This record gives sequence, C-alpha cells and structure tokens, in this order.
Amino acid sequence: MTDFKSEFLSSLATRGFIAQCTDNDGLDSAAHDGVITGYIGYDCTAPSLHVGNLISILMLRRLQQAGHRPIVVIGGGTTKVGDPSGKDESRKLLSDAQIEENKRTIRATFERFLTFGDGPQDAILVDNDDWLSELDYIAFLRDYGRHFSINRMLSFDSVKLRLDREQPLSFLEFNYMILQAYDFLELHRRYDCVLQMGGSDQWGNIVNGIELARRTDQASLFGLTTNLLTTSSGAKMGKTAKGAVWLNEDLLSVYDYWQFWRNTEDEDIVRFLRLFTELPETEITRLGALEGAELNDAKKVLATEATAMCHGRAAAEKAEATARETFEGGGKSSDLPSIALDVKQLNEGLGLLEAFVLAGLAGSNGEARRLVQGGGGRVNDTAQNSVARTLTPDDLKDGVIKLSAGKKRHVLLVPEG
RNA sequence: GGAGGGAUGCCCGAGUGGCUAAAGGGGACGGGCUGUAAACCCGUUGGCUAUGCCUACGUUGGUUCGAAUCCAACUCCCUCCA
Repeated sequence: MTDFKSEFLSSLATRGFIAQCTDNDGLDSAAHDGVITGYIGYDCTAPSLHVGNLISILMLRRLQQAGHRPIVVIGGGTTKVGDPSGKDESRKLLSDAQIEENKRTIRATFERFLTFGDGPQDAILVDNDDWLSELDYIAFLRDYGRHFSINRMLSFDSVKLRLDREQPLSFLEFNYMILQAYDFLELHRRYDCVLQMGGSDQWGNIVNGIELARRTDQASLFGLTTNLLTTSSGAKMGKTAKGAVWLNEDLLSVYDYWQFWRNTEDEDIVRFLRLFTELPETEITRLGALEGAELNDAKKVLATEATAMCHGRAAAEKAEATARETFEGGGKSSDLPSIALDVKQLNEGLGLLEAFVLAGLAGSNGEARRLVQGGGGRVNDTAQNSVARTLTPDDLKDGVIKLSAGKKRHVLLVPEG
C-alpha cells in the first residue's frame, strides 16, 4: 500500500475505500498542503439513496473530517438523461415532477452524514440542473463537443459494454458522460473543485471530466474511485427480498436496516467494519479475531455502528434491543416494525393469508398460502397449518398480533380505530 | 432504401400446432443443518371469491376444434449491404 502523507488519503487507504486514483501523489500533495474541494454526484432516480451509495457518501464524510470541503451534486439535470454505466437497458425517463420530489427526499439523507453551512469546510449541495438545463446546444457543441473524440468515447466501458452485448444505447444516454464531464469543469470554475470521486463504474466519466478541464482551462483535476460493493459470495449488495436497502427511514425501518447489517456474511465483517463504521483499527482487529459463533457479536457491533451513523445512535440501540428480545429473549419485543390494523376488520375476522399480505410479509394471497403451507407462517410464534384460519380479537397478545414469515421477518399488527 | 436474424415468466434460456402456467439454470422465498453466517440438502416460485376460473410467450388481427408454436400487418432491437 502506498504511504500517504495527507490525512484524507491515508484514512481512505487504510479503510479500504480506494480502487483507483488518477494521480496518487498529486492528490496527496494537494490534500496535504491545503484545503481541497471534492464532489460526488448522485442522480435522483429513486426517492431515497440505498446502501449501494453509502460508500461514496462516507468518502465525502471522510473528506470533510480530514478538513476539506465536500460538494454533493444532485443530478437534477443528468437524471433527465440517464447514466448508461453498468446497465444493459436504458432507464425509464422520469418526469420532472418525480425528479423534483426525489431531490427533496434525498437531500435529507446527506445532512446525517455531512455538516452543511457557509464555512470553508462546510459541505454544500448543488443541483447540476442549474447549469445543464441552460446550455445552448450549438454553443455547447462548439465550445466543448470538439474536445471529445467519438473514437475514445466508444472505448469507455459504459459505452463499450453496451455495444459489445448488442444492447441498444441511445444518443441521449451517449451524451451522459459529456454532461458529467462538463459538471466537473463547471464545479471547478464555480467552487474551485479539484476532485471527483465515485464508484469504479464512474471511472470513465470522471476521466472525461479531468481531460475536458485540462483542455479548456489547463486545470489539473483529480479522480478517485472505490470498488463497487459486493458481498463475499459475489452478490450485488443492497438488495433484499423487499428490494433495495434504503437509507430513508420511511422506506425501510431502522429495525430492518439494522437487520441488514446484522446478517452480514462472516467473510465480510472486517471489510465492512472498516468501510461502514468509524471504529478504531484496534477495535476492528479485535472483532475480526473472533471465531465461529462469536462472530455474531462482531456483527451486532457492525449493525449498531452502521445504523447509528444513518439513523442516530438512539434508534440504532433500540433496534439492537428489539433484535435481542426477538431472537434471544423468546420473541416478546414490542418494537418490531408494525402495521396498523382496523379494529373492525379484526372483529369481523381477518383471513390469515390476507393478514400476511397486509403486513407486507407476502406479495399476494398465493404467496402467503405457500408460506403457510411450507411451514413458514407463524402467528404469535405458533406455526400455522390452516390457510383458512381467521384472526380475531382472541389472537391479540399484549394488544398486538405478531406475524412471522420464516425466522427472521416479523411484523406486529396493531389494532387501531 | 435492400437482405437476414431476433423479441418467451424477476433474469438467462429451451420449446416450432394439442400432453405447456411453459424444460433447465440463476435469483428469491420457505424448511432442514447451524451461529439471525457461508456451504450443503429438500420444497416453493402468475393471479383469484380456487376440485374451477382468469391472465401470460413484443403489439394487433387471422387460420384452426385447438396457437408461444402457422399466416398477415405493425413496433422495437441486432447484423450486413447501399
């Protein structure tokens, strides 16, 4: 491993963030000698960011902790185009209204990880729609388009992979990398931003920006990427049965978020502790030395630390307590994710299958049926064998009904009204 | 503009007139073993007011007792030629 003199790069390096850097020494010196400004862009294609975005958010956080200024770029403009990197198919285009709404909900997440403000090291958040939507086509082509060689663009993975696999690539998407390159240049001009970071799939886009700035402004900018997050068994990280592991609480409960980390594979523990917590190395080494069932303790630490950063320590500890009661204390916790249930419905008798669907534990009656027939459906921790059973007020236990799908997924039905 | 190839369930991919809600694989979910892990084994994997009904093999029509399979038109994609 390269030895870095700057706090920023050495912290990233020891924690395992760095995949590739355009100029290790140059960036290291810049970060060592003064305050630098770096950015990462996020397209707002969904109402929340997910754990797949977490690594990059944490890089911005470390940038700030090392005394530098992070810029979060919300891709209000680029989202209208759609990044083809790493995808086989074009993304559906979102309406402007959807983009606006997503922008609003995504902003909140960053405030948990970064300190915003007007100071020299305070984070700022900008929207690339501010400059992209005002571009004049002909002027843009003449001023910037001439710096891009199609031959070279075709060689970038984002484009090449699509073409190699004989998948369509629209001209619209083809322009994405140019716009992202322009973003970097614009940020350099506006904020003296000299660093762009991102996942390794962004390498091509980042390099393009650096080259553009060198050609137009003789600026020397830097790029830094991280490895895309996968589990040891090779699966893309961040997906669960319910979909992505969202960072927004209204899309994924704190309890479920904690559970996501708690279920980390053994082989990933140390790597994840380094990346997703800010525990000191000595502590991580200690946790990593545990073996067998003891590793469960390390996973709990990981879960609580990672959850605390995203949702606050109190919520994280509550999730941990809930899990302890649920898995180790006979399943009595009253803090599991809960779903409101109309009292009237319960009085009239609520079909068991319907209840599972209502609780979100099954996607359809058929799925609920299979769940019960397969022996995985439980009411108040008692396995059910009749799909025809109905739930009534008699099933209330301490005022709620606990439904379980398998051993890990639990929901409380809380009567209301 | 011309020639050819293609579009199948969450994904990949077989299927070329009835036995097809559609092989196989992946993924996912449930069960077993464990440590709320991995690996492995077993099961499930369109919907419903369910011994039946509905929806489904790019779209729309047609042929046929019967179509994912045949025909026509259309849409989109790929390759080659101009």
